Amino acid sequence: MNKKEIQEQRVKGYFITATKDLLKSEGLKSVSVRNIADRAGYSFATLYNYFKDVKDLVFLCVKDFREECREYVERRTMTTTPGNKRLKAIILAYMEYFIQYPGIFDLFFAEKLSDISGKGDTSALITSLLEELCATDWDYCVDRRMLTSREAGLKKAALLYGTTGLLTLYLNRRHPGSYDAFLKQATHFIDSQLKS
Amino acid sequence: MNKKEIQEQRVKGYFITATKDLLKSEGLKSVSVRNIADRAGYSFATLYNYFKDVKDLVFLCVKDFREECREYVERRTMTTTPGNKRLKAIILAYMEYFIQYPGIFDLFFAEKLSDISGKGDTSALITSLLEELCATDWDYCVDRRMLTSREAGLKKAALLYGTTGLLTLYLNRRHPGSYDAFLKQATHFIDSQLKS
DNA sequence: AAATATATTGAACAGTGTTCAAAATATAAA
DNA sequence: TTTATATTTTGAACACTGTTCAATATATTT
Repeated sequence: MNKKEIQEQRVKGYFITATKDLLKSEGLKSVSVRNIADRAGYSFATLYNYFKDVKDLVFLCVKDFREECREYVERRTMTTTPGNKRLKAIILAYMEYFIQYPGIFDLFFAEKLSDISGKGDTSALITSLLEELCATDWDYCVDRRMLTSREAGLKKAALLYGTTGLLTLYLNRRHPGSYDAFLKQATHFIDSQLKS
Repeated sequence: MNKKEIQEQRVKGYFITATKDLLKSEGLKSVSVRNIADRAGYSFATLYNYFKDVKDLVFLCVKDFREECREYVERRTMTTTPGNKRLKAIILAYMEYFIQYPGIFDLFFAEKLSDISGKGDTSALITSLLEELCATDWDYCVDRRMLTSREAGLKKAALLYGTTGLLTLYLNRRHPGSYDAFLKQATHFIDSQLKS
């Protein structure tokens, strides 16, 4: 029973790793049952002994990527001055991560979760990431009376919507037209939202 | 030559109408070459005598939908008081349109344009729509010294990013969880961006 | 070594976009 | 009107997609 479970988790891991690699390198459009199975070293039919769907498998990657993004952002902002300065750094690093892996952005924000069970969980996992990353610094600002709890809530929401929109427009519509222009827009937006 | 062109435009129109109907009723996922051709009353192969791709055909719909959305918003905000009040009404009506036709939002903001020629044109068409709808009222505000040209530019951008993000999160991630909550968030966001 | 249980697999089905040569239709010339 | 030519329409075919299932191969137990 235990031996079996270990082996099962191992094979599952092979498929998950293959999917994650494929998603990072080739993007969501290249994630197909046969491509995943080829990379994992199994037949495409084997996949269905470990996952009920390909969607089921793909959305298992969300948890891993969420953690990876969290670590990516944290490592880059640990030593930054708390408060507004660090909030800005966190949001920029967060966007940087998705710019680096557009396939993960597609998975997180564009791909339809259809009507599969556990959909709510996955959605909440995604939408709560930025909030979680910023939580400490919002509290810091509120504690020092730099803004009220209500103001923090408004800014928090505005920054979530704005960054999602910025990334959507840049990654899917090339707006703005260059990465430099994008970074400029992102900086201006964050600054305008954080100020007073 | 002229007679031929008229007939060609007519058949093209059949395919475009079929695609638009399908997109509005069933959504982008149901837009397939065979579904379109069935609705248009032709074989799927005929489509390729009038359009080089299915993407080519689909993105021809963007122009029509852009105009439809423009009219939808204008008709609902013509009689509103100019300035901040009408800006808010315009942005809300703009979002309302996409809530009504999620397939059109997918087409406008989620679907990849790949590397097809004319992509830049289509992208600009999409990203300039909200700006065009709001132009008169931003000018109104700047003319009356309610805000500087620079401030208007910042708010303009923030509202474009925010509405795109709000729609992405609500339509793809059900965040917030209900339409009422979404409308509340949208209103709060717009108010917070427009105020001085 | 034989019997049983488990894991892996390819064939098959219905769907996708696209190409191409054959068939149907419309136009031109006799 | 009949024949010849040009144009439009079309289904078969190919390569891909996700998914199911019975057959095969492997591992475990007797």
